[in-house]
Amino acid sequence: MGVTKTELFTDEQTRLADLAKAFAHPARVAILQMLAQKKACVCGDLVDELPLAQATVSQHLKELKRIGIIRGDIDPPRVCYCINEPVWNEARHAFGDLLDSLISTSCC
Amino acid sequence: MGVTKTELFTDEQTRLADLAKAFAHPARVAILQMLAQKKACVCGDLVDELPLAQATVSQHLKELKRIGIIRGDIDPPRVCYCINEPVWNEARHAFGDLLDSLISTSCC
DNA sequence: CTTATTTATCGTATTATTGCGATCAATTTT
DNA sequence: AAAATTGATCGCAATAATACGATAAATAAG
Repeated sequence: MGVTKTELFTDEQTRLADLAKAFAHPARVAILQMLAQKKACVCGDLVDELPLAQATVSQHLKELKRIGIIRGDIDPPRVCYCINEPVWNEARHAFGDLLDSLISTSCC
Repeated sequence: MGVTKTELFTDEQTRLADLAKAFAHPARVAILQMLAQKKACVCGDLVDELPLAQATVSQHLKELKRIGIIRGDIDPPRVCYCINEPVWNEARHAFGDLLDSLISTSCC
């Protein structure tokens, strides 16, 4: 399908799934790693570091912006990308809360 | 495309992306939440709790098993699912390391 | 042995994602 | 003004993911 029935889940579940998508592709992981460590900021630098075409990198950046985890500040003709800290922290807490919630269990 | 060029990224980046996929769908988030919060394993209860067909739930479980984050212990004719703690902790550390690595930055 | 129960898998349809060349838009440089 | 630079967007192609009905497989129950 591809028809994700988001309306059938809680907002929290849907949001966490969306945040996870930011990390669900190696190229986006690489971008987020670079931005978190301030190795790059300008779009062109990201393109140089990644083994992907400029159009493809731009699409990944667009997706990360949609999720909100990065910002893009225009500094013509460049665009400077950086981590959007509030959303970064939202992800940190959302993943942390779930991953720390495991009730240790030797199952079955 | 859909052709993810995994060979062009580091193993670490590819693995984190794969772990993120476990959380990148609301249904899988719901499954993981249920398993993490139960001391006992859950079997067919998952299908009852989710607004999805049995075949669809089974596919999500298969994907989670592929990633390794859950185990399925056969107890015929049932299968008892639970969190696979080593991989769960791998995810906890992988996300934690990255999300805690942010060099606070008002960029640009 | 037959039937019921439970889960996996197959086949299929549909939508989403990924990728890139080409082009556009905005701005800077010459 | 013309050319160069930078990044976004369009259009297309191909693969991946999502969903479900139908069916298979395995075992328990009768």
